[in-house]
Amino acid sequence: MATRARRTQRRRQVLSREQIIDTAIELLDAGGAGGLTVRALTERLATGSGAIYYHVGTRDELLDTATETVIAAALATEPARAPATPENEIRVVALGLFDAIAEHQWLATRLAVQLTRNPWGPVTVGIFEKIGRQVRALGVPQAVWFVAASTLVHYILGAVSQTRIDGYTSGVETDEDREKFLEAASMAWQELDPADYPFMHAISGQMREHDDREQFLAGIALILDGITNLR
Amino acid sequence: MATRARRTQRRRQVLSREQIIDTAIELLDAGGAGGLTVRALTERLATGSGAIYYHVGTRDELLDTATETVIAAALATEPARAPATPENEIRVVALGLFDAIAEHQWLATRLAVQLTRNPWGPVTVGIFEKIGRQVRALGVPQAVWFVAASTLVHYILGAVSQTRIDGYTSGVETDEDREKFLEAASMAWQELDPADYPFMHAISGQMREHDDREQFLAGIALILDGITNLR
DNA sequence: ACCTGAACACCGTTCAAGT
DNA sequence: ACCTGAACACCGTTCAAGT
Repeated sequence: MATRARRTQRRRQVLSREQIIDTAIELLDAGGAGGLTVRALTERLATGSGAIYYHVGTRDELLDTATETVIAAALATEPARAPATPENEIRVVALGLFDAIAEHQWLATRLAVQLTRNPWGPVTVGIFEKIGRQVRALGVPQAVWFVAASTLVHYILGAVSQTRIDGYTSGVETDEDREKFLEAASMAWQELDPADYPFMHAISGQMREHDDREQFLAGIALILDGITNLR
Repeated sequence: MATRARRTQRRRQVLSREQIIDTAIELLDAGGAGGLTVRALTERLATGSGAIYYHVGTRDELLDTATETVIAAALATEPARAPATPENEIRVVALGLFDAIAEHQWLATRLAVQLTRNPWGPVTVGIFEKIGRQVRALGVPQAVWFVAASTLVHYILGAVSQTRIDGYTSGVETDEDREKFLEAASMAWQELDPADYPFMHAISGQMREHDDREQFLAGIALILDGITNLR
């Protein structure tokens, strides 16, 4: 029963690393990357700026940590409804990331920043490992594991970074907003000079009736098909 | 011969929009995104900050413009060595972007930022149009043009963003640096607990003998294969 | 060990004023 | 029309000092 205050440790610690990270994510969700300032953090947590640096380091390091936290959570959730084929598992991972970005819009940009700066950091490694295992389960020869996995990962990260929900207003997205956005994009395409942009013009119609999620999965299916052809 | 100073226009204009953009790109190449400050620009151009805003607007807008300029140049160059099959044309576009990022390292991050904020801006449209035409030339049915093109574009942008050359020191990259980097990454993988990261562990060997460019093209080949299977 | 908060250096942007 | 540059508001980070 030595559980009583060991030594005369003053035990004033009232601020935790986790608490700071959670608050940071809240600020990011509410105001994007610009919403996370050291001052906003200290205000919300009723503390001084030094405390932040003591617990989590630089603002940039905090941003890294926040990203890793959210991604790890996204990779950890396992719905496991559909039969557990490798193809389905890959889809689950991909959609998990997709949804994480829909929920935390700042992730799209920050993910890109982070991958550029440190391509083989914990984020990529985590995603790569999850995808890679399923690639192996697909039964393709070991010699092509790397190409197969990296093509999938690159596609997923590329697609997911470019899937924006609502950039500026940084709030909840209504279906109306979304429709207006697609409408506007589709119209912008049609206004392009058909002589200069024949292709864009030709497919502008497919824009209005286009579902991001569905399109995203169609791309994965296409790549999976290419992979199994490697066998 | 009305070429003589028309009217008594004072003609003090000595600073051009183009000049500012070029200098901005120089600063970016030399010091990354952090190297482009309004103050550094005014110093190099021997002018006041107001002049910058007058010609190119906000720092953020200048960054957009610089990106568009570099990307447009990358898409414009046509080597045209190999026979002009659609597959080869797609490879040329992809490698053009790859090389542009190798030359202007800040592009990787900025591209991602820009695509997230405005997914259907001039940059994406330009790339999409170029890729799309070749997809059409591939002879796949119109119904799948969009999936085919967007899968390629997403892969290319994802892969190219994650291909880093040398992030921090922001200088020229020596082969030695590169080898050290790959060596370090490969070793980091092997140090991962094989129980937690069996896949990464299994392919860590392929890392050392891996050529970014080759790998990039292998991914494209894989996707092209998937696309032609749609026929 | 944990935290405070004033101080510092450095940002982007504006705008009255000049030519 | 084109440009100057002081002024402003707002950053991230440090660090001596407190408990």
